[in-house]
Amino acid sequence: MPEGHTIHRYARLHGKRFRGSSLQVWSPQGRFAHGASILDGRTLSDVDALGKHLFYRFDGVPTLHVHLGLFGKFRVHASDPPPPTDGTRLAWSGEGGTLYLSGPTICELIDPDGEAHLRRRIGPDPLNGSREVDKFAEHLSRRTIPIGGALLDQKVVAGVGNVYRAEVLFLCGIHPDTPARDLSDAQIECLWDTIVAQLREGERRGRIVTVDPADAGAASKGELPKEERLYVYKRAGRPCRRCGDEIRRWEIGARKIWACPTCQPR
DNA sequence: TACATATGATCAT
DNA sequence: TGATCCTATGTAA
Repeated sequence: MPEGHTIHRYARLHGKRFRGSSLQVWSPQGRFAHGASILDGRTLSDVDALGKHLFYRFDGVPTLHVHLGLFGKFRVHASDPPPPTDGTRLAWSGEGGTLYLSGPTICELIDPDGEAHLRRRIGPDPLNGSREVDKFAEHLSRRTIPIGGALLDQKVVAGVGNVYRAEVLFLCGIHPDTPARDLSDAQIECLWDTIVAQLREGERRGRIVTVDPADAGAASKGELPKEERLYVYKRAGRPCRRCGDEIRRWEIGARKIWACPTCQPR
């Protein structure tokens, strides 16, 4: 269940593992049988990510476009792969090992037009290396919806999901119900820079950890225990790690949101 | 065995 | 705003 940091990490790791070798491709589940037959025997030339979308490029055939959605999962086996489960939409094996994909929202071949169209409706990607705070600010200025809702809109910023939206609003001290266009320049800048820093860190570690060690409960030197990695996400009723007030939970855009009423005043 | 839940997104109304 | 589609996992019954 991935946000943008996971997707970019997959692009990096899958590229490293499979780029340059020809792949045997099939669809155990059968739902991607046709696409698999087109990719079968081809050589993976590159993998890249945009927000939560992945693009696997092969020589001489259309690009494989994958979006994991809420349920999608990759499993990679360097050697001795177990047999794929019935739900495995796409499987491939090559020199680097075997990859299984199950439960994606999107697994399709996409032509250049389709990809261009897709890219046009995806907003600035905090992991693409350039500082696009201006684009981010421009999108926000045109929205009356709460910032908590705007951060999940992939046209506003690509790659933020429900965990990061709650956490970055906490880190910037912004109430999630604040109308997007009412944010100050300083708040917008804080959000963008925090999103970039957090997604980068998440990509590096392979997990979401937003808590500063100084705010962590146990004086743990290494990895924080699971319960101590986040400030607000799924912590309703528990004390804020900064001020001790009770974390609140409600809904914005049919998704749950959490916030500290003291650290994130209206 | 059943149910609830999950880091997503689209479409109809 | 609500219904719907994807699948796996943990907990309750």
